[in-house]
Amino acid sequence: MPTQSRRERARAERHELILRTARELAESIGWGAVTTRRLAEAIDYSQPVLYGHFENMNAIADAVAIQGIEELIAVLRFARTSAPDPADGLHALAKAYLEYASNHPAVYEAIFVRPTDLEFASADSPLLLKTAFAEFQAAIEPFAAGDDPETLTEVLWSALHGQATLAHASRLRPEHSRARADLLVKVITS
Amino acid sequence: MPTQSRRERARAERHELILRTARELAESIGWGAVTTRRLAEAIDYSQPVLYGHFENMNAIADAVAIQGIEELIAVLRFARTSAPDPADGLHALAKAYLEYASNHPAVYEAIFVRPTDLEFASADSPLLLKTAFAEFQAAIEPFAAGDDPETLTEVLWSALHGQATLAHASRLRPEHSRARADLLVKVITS
DNA sequence: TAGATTGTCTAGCAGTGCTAGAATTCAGGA
DNA sequence: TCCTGAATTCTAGCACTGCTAGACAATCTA
Repeated sequence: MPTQSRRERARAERHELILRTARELAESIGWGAVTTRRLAEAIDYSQPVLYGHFENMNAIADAVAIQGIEELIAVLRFARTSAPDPADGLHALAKAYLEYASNHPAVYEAIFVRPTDLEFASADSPLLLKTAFAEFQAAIEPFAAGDDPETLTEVLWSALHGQATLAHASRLRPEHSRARADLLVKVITS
Repeated sequence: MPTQSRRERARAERHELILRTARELAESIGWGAVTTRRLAEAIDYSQPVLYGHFENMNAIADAVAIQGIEELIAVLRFARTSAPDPADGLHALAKAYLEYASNHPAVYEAIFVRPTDLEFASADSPLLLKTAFAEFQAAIEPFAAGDDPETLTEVLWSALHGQATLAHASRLRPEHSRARADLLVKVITS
């Protein structure tokens, strides 16, 4: 049945088109302005088509978030494992995290800021979140000393998340971004 | 002119009623569900009345945010200055901040999370934000050692903000809230 | 080619923020 | 006490939102 598979292929392509377009739109005009009508217009179909692929608008943002967290995990892992020693590894991981958030603010928002119940309800995403968390923990474990590694991981992740979101909201001095990351790593490792 | 002042008094009272009701609604059903119709219904007036007091719905949330940051400043100052020494002061400030965020999540969201341009555009609020920032800086300055105090303040505030928001989004283990605050203060002061 | 299935669109619902203009209330003067 | 003008409040409506039912068109099967 080549027909059936051709159809399925076309359908899968459109699925990706929706996600790619939603992501581009969000990065350029913000999630608040990504409406079903605008998104449908951008992919050159009518709105109901979107609902043939996703349950609702939120599910589209959730799917973008899942793509994003997969990217983020790869970025963190590469940064950490490419470093010559644990201290550099933690440093590289922190910088990579903040850079990803800064370079893909809409995706970061979809993953960690936008209200969504998918992250904990679905079958795949909790595993992804755990994997991302494990990257943080692997990077910081060498510096845990007598402290609970998991708690220290939460402290590190929260601190980076805070820097990412406040910087994006223009509430931190933009030219001191690197200094903040450096200082955070310093106080944690010393 | 007792008539004029009576009118003005009634108007000021309704102004406060709007703010109080918006805050209560937001805390109980979330900002997303605080609509002009619902808010107008709650204060027993029609929607256009709201626009006689505030420019738009966002301005109402902004006004709640300003009330909130004034409260928060008082809370932080009390926590810091009531402590017997700087270390306890920093500890108390951190806990007070996280407690406020946890006890008034909608107000905290209005201040630090909701998209708003008021915080930096208006005449009053930047001063309030600076005052709040000064509280953090006063608490952490004794521990700055050779580091830039302002950068360290940003690191501290970001770390607490991250813990507050991720905890509210149920992304951190709720029973370890205190341990995270303790550990953060520990790594910063040691 | 006829019929069934699949895919897509048009048109519409209830909700949103916000506003113009009608209706009402009220204060002050004759 | 009644009238007039001003201040206040409401009704009704706009353009937008997410989402969907049902009509229509294209495609595959027999």
